[in-house]
Amino acid sequence: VDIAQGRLFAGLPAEARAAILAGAAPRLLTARQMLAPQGAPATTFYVVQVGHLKLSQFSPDGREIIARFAGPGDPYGGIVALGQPTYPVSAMAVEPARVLAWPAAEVQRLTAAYPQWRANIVQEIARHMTDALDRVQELSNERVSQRLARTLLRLGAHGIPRSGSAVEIAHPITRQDLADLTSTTLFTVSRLLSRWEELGLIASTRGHVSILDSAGLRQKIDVPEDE
Amino acid sequence: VDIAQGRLFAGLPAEARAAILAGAAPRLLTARQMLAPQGAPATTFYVVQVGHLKLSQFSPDGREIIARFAGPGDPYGGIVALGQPTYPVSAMAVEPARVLAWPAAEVQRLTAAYPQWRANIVQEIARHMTDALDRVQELSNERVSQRLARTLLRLGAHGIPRSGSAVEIAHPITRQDLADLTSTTLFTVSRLLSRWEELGLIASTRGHVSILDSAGLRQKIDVPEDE
DNA sequence: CGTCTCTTTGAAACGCGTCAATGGCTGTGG
DNA sequence: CCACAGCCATTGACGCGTTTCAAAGAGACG
Repeated sequence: VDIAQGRLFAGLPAEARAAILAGAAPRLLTARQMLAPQGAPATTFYVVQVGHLKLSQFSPDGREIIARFAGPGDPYGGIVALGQPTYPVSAMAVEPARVLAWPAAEVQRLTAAYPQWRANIVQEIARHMTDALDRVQELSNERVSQRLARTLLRLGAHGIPRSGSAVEIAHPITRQDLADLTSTTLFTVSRLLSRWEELGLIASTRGHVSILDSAGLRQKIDVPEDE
Repeated sequence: VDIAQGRLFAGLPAEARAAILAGAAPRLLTARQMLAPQGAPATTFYVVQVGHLKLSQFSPDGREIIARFAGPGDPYGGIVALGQPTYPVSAMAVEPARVLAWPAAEVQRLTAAYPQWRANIVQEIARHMTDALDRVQELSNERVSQRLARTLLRLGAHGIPRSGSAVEIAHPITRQDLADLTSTTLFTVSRLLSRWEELGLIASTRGHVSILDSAGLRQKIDVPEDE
């Protein structure tokens, strides 16, 4: 669980990594604990050490949109480095987790002292921006089955290898979560997963999903759903 | 047409503005001319002086998604200040236009010399990121009529005042453009605009739209479409 | 003045959301 | 340790908003 190896610390000498880590305080989270709500003043920059966070937005009528999941090495609240006043998304632990926390003032000091660290954080934010644009594309042009297949493969890319070529998604995830990730309903997700399970593409238990045939899933992106 | 008054130059002393402007070269565009295609190496930072650019993405199958329109004072290609390698969206002039162009090296030099300028550019980019997230929300939760009303009001906010309380959208815009902005088809847009024109909410001629009753349009956001 | 682009309107099909009802798994408290 | 209460998942039927396809009209440009 060595955060200092992650892409946020790429290109930094060991002494810089040590100095930056020295500015952080660890914080423990229980499952379903809220780390920071969307719209709250952005006072702290976080990096996940253990466990997973769910980063999501809530619409006025209570519907949830999951932006992404953050696992070990992933940052949350990078916008404090850009001087944004509030968090654009909420962060909640989906399982017991441990995060490192840097106060905004500390981030100011450290980014000034280590420009490469600032560049890495900004880089990460830029990636999330292009991700958001890509998502608008997908929402506009693709069917639910295509988006769901894409989402599963994306989650599987950071998953845990199982027997054979199977990969299990690294954190607990419900049908509702998958629906909130792909902008659909849990019913449609359930129907698709049932069908794909019959085809041997995936396997699932309550709160967990494994990908058995990633090549077959990839086809579902190109060829919507015919049968 | 004084760019130096825009929000990109907020908080900068006059001499800094002059120094920054001195680093730019003007460039003229004809209607429908492509300034930079999505995916091309990000070598230049632009600010619109006259006219309007259409910033859009194209999906593999040729469908277009318009991210936004950029008018006088609006930047394009701010990601060069973040060190991103390529443009995430294409920029094309929708009418004859004039832009200022800074080469990447010049941007490096000027942002180092004037940190406030860098902060303004980053600020702008952060806004576009939250915009993209908001758009995902809208695409997921709202009907076409709501999104279209929202889009028209957004465009009208930068429009040209006409007789009475009418506001004309500042640049040429087709039904297809509105469809690409709201992620729908030109047919659905045409139907909605026809109905709203009967209700006296808008007026339109080929390639142009005016908002006559912005309060009435705003209602269409909250109350989808009943009649 | 012809051609091309933009627009309108209708009719039909379809994907997916909504609603309803049921069943299974999990963790907690008696 | 068992049982109950919640949460999560499944499946079917139905309806509705939009897309799709087709065909024709109208304005703009060279």
